[in-house]
Amino acid sequence: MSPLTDQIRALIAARQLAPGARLPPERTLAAELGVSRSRLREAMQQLISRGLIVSRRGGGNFVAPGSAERALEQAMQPLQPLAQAEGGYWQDVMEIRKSLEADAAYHAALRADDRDRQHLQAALGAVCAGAADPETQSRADAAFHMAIAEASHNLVLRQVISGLFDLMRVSIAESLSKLHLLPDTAEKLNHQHQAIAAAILAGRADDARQAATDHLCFVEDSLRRIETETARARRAGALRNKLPQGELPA
Amino acid sequence: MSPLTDQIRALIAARQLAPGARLPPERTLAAELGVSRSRLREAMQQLISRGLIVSRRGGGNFVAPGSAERALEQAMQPLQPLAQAEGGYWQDVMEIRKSLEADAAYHAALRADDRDRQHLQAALGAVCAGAADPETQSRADAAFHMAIAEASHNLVLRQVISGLFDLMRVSIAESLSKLHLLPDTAEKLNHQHQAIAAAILAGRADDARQAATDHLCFVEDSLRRIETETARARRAGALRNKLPQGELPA
DNA sequence: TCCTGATATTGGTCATACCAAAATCCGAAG
DNA sequence: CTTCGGATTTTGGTATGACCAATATCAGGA
Repeated sequence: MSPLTDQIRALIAARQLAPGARLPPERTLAAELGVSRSRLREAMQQLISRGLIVSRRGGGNFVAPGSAERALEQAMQPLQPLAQAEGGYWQDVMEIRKSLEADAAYHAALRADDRDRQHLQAALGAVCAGAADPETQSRADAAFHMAIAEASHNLVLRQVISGLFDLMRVSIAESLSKLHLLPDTAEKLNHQHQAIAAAILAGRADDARQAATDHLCFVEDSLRRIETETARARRAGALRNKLPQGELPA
Repeated sequence: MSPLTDQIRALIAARQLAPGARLPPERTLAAELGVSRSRLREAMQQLISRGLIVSRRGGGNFVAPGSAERALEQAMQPLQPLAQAEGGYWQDVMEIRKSLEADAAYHAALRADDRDRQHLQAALGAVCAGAADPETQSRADAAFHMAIAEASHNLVLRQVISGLFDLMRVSIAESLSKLHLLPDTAEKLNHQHQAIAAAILAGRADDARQAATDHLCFVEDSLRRIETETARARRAGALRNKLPQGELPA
């Protein structure tokens, strides 16, 4: 985030401030950290907007409830490799995809014309072929889901789903490669993709919706499992190394 | 996030500032928004920490390239031309709203905190009070549905629904006024709104989803009925008038 | 003991000033 | 005319001090 926010979180961790605990007044805290209140507040606003701290006008600033472990972990691990976890967006996105793509599959089954079916089958072939390159594979995956969105013949739906994929394009390849580390995942994914396509091509709308829902729930669940695992791994090897901060120039 | 950050993002959207574009100096921007630079900066820091804006000391503040919300906003952009398109497109939007808002209601029931509940109740009061002015009423209606989206605590969901409302804001007032021509519609709508709010406030997630679905199906059905009627009327009375589109400045 | 009102504390906002990095401008050298 | 280099202006980063409003705290009275 910023050096100051890390300092604040480190201070929270050092003093063992539990969720709900009140932290020093801004004026005091600013003096303690040797900065002006304005600067302190700019950092504080970031923490507030991230939900790590809640603020009550006239009352004080408090450690947000349920953010104990995060605050501690992150304070002990100043270098956060959660570039993709930035704000935990992917969970939000998956939640929406479950609804929208289920809808898209449903309507696609009802409205797909010959051209749509052709595209869908081509996309299915590509995604099931399986590419060694995660980047290529993720493209194929996106193309498959977009083919369904197209076939739904709902322009707004198509645009929104396209936007969501755009939103995730950075993390999809990475997630997908991680996903394939789990046993049998590739086969399961292929099977699910085929089930969705089959239902759509056969015009079985309800089956299509169900298949899409199952697929996305599986992906979401797998991703969640992976995240907790990597988090655990990070915790285990935490005090291993103290590598310098990476810088990204323009 | 915060009202100011939304204002800033609205300004970015209004001026069509592309990623990489430079936005006004802080002093100017602060004056434009009628706030002090300190406050402006506190909001700006939030946007910066979220990766929406990058700042170069001495250089200026810039819209971040390929930022998350940018992608969504851009995705909504191509739809603008459809806003004026003769019919058909609103059905696409309603189809999506049925899914997304049902989801939003469901998650809102599970995740709403006290502040969310307070907002929701206020919005419910406003929308049920009923305004003579269709414009005001449509605003209240949008605010109610946005309150639910906020309470879902899913940033992406909130952003998408917000985008959909933004997309429809011209036609909503019109549709709503037409809607109220049908008998008992106001009462039915109020009843539905209350049912949704009640389920959310009580934490009954499944009920909330069902209530939201019922509501939107009712609206969609009513609008469809109205359209067929007006279409019939139009066929009868040919090309009578060409009413101009009303636009409101931010 | 419990309420109540005055007082102190604290977050929210504003205005102003100064510094340093970057951008811009402008004149001299080629 | 172009180009280079330094002076000047612009702009983000930080600091200070002040005031307001919501909250918390405490003393005094019923």
